[in-house]
Amino acid sequence: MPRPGKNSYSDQKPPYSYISLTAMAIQNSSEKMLPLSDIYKFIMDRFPYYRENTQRWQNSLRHNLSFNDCFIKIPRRPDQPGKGSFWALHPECGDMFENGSFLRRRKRFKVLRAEQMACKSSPMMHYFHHHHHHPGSKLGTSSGHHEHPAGPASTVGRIPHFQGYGGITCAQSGGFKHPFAIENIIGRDYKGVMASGLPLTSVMHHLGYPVPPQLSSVVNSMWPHVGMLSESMGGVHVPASSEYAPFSVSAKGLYHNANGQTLPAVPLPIKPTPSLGPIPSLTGLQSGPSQLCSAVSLMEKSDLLEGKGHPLHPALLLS
DNA sequence: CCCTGTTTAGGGCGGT
DNA sequence: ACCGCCCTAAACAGGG
Repeated sequence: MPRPGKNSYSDQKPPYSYISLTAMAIQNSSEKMLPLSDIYKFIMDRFPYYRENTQRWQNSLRHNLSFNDCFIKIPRRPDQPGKGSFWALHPECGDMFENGSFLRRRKRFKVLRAEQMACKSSPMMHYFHHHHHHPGSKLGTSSGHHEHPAGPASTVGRIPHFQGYGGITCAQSGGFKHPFAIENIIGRDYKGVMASGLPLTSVMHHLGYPVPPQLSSVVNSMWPHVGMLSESMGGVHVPASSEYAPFSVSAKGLYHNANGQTLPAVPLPIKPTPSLGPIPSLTGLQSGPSQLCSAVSLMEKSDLLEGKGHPLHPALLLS
């Protein structure tokens, strides 16, 4: 409980996890992607709590960016000076917070190096795949990487390399909704809003493609602290110390642009997508239907690598 | 050197 | 109790 006299809520730890905060920042940006420093800035601007102990929370935040598959790294274009890459939300990281809690997700978003799937039919796909080419072979051989804690062996599973950025399965399976998609925000009512109810809308939305402003307003009502513009956009900004008081805001500023002018950086996400070693029960199914792919994508590399959980838990198979 | 990223490790906590 | 998610610490590599 905040002490009456002093900085009541302002200095309190916001009820959001780093994943939420980061997603908020990204979601709020015009391009739907931000360099690390801007993510920091966004958070510090709006949550006084995070103006302290920066070393600590920023380390945690970076950890989250790397560790969670729901965040993807997008390299800068040569003509875009600056350090580091841009961070964006994975198009398919659906319902992370469908339980309404932004402190704890119901389930993690996991990407498996399944990438292929004939899903490239989606217009969105070439945002990610320049040359979708990927030999159907995929992980067949997989780069070893057993989960044996064999000391130095850790280098085995390396495989940086992009090209693959595994995991973008198409949304056609029908179930996907990204964390801050209107579907998740307005709950069941979204069906009435989404004409076709297709997830593509969400994808476009967070990739910065033009999206009906109404949708944006929903986002705003959901994230009162977010304010309408990130500082990087140089817009009016919400009083940094805004408590958790909701405020109305026209969604106008959010997606105002997105057309030609400022192209997103090279559409070439590069999540190393670990060659999740040979997942025995899985390898045989590789060529399976996208649904399987989708389901599988729910696994998180950490879980797999650490041997937590079961790759093919029944619950994951039914889409 | 500092910033950015990746990775490992361990503790806390809530849900089942 | 166990599992899954979150937080923090810390080592370390690479780049500007």
